[in-house]
Amino acid sequence: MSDAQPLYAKVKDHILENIRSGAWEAGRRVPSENELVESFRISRMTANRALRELTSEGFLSRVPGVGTFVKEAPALSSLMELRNIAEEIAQRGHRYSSRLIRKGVIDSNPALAEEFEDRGIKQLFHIVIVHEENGVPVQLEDRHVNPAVAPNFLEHDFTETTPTAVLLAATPVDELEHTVEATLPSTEQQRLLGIAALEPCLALYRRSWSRGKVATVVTLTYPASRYALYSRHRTSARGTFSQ
Amino acid sequence: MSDAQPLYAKVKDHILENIRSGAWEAGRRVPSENELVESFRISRMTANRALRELTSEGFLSRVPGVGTFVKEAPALSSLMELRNIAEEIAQRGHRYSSRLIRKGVIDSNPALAEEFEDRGIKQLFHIVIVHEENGVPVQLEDRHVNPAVAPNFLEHDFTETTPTAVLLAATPVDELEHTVEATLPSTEQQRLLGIAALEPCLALYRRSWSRGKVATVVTLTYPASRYALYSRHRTSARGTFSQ
DNA sequence: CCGACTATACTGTATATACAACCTTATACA
DNA sequence: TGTATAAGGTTGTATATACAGTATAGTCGG
Repeated sequence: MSDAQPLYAKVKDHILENIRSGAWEAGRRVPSENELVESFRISRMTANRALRELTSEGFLSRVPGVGTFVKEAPALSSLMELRNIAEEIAQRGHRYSSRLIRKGVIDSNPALAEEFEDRGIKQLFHIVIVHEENGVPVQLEDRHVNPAVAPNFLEHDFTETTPTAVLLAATPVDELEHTVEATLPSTEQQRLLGIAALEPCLALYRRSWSRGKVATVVTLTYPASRYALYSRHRTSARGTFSQ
Repeated sequence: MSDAQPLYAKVKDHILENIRSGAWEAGRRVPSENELVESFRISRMTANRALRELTSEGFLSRVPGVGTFVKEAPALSSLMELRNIAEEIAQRGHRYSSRLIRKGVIDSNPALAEEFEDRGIKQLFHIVIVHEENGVPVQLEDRHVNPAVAPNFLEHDFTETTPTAVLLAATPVDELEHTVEATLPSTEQQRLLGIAALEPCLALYRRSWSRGKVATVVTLTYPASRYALYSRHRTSARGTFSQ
């Protein structure tokens, strides 16, 4: 199944799997390039590429003459957490409900292929859901999913579990990209969210990566009157602040 | 001076220099690996490494069989970092300027005392600044500062250094709170930002703590047509997502 | 016992070479 | 005219090899 994968990627996956599972804790020494050469039967340059990329991605740190080590987990900012809106609402003691507007398979196009960083992608899963808090629409979810990452995605009916929960259960998340914009709603968005034309909305655009591939691209639209995005977190002493 | 630099780094610098200076605009084709081999007298693997790293860093995009191209640089502001907008604009190769609208000491009131978590606070510093990119207003900054944390704050004129830079230099940041909302601008905001009444804006509200005290409270207002907030980061490999 | 030297292991960089996959363009052919 | 084919350029991957720089452990000599 994973035969199409290049060798250096297999080595990266192997190491990441050990880090993710907790088998290799932070600070632990990982196999040297020459050890990987032996165990994977690859050339040193290939092992070097795997370790070098994992280092630039922040998972490992290397010391010439000594070895390669698992790095400490970086602090995560919380506005950027992947939160499940159903639990968020339940946490406030309110009633969660949802309306499934669209659910199916669509053909790709160049713009979508670009978003998914996969020019060869043919089809995508597409769902549109309105999330409601005490019966009032609070979030419009428009999501595309990469079938290669979550092939069983469409088998769920999303009345009980949210797409976020389904995806989190199915795949690890390696990387997140968020863009927040202010927009005025389209007529369809007005209708689905039950808001006036002049009510500004927050559009939260999110891409998430899993094992190097874009797993899902989602746009979450919030009516400004009913939602704001919030985060609070302690800053790690080591400067995460760029000047 | 640049003798200690490895070859692939020199190639990267050369390309970045051309992108930063604007000589190579977005979409323009950059030299192929073989062209770099000739012009720099290096091996193809070295050229490949330079281009590959710049691609993974987001500066280039590559298409097999076609070529390598300069990627679009979106006008995005980082969401969760404390970034200095002046440097952010400079990084895009644009000209930063600012207009100081208000600067002075104001008396506290119950609402402000609440925000600063200090019922006894008497006076606050208050500044309003319009930040401009190539002469166009892109951010309205309305900031209150706790005099107990930064007593010399008002001594700066903020034409050269931004308030963010002044505060970062003066005090450590222990904790951050962010709220993002979509709003329609007030008439004064319309005037200061030079936008229409119907243009939605992003309002980023931020409080920051230093040594247990609220140091500053700031509302940054961005016209939607000119800015989006952006963040991208790797998640800790050890699965710390809240459901 | 201490210091200098050596051997060894590890990462960092650079090259030459090879083959595969992909895209575009030109050419030949029906 | 339209289609198939070939050629050439481009990126993507993989290997074998080489040398430099760094850290550590051990050995030898004083």
